[in-house]
Amino acid sequence: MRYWLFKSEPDVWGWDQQVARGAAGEQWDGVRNYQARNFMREMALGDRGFFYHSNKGKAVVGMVEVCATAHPDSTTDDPRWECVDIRALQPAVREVTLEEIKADPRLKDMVLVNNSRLSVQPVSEAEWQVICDLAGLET
DNA sequence: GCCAACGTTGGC
DNA sequence: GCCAACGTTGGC
Repeated sequence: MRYWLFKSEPDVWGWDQQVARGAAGEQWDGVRNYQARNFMREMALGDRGFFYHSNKGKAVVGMVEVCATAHPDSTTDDPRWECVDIRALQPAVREVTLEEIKADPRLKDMVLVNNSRLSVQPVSEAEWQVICDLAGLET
């Protein structure tokens, strides 16, 4: 299994909305960046990810699971863009802020820290464990 | 609200 | 194929 991080502005699509979609999940649409799309193409059913609030909050707020592999993004006719579906699994008991992540030497290589603009990004297993611990998420 | 960083576009 | 111009993202 691989681990990922999905970034969204809470004003546009927030954790509460994701939770409201329940087990059916929701397509992670609107990505118009090749790197992010390519990561989504690599995702497998059951891969786990963090749900991160950018701009407001700037924190990991929950855990999600990939529940559909890459398919065309229904919000555009442009065939270049694809997306996966994700569903909420658990809310963070404690939100893990960007500030904390930046301050933790174990997380210094995270894409979130080094390429903050990438909206879909891989997370290493070690990083996954550290953040799950900090957030009170069960792995 | 500002601005730096980055990705994309399009003229040449 | 290069690169300047432009638009967008996201932290501060």
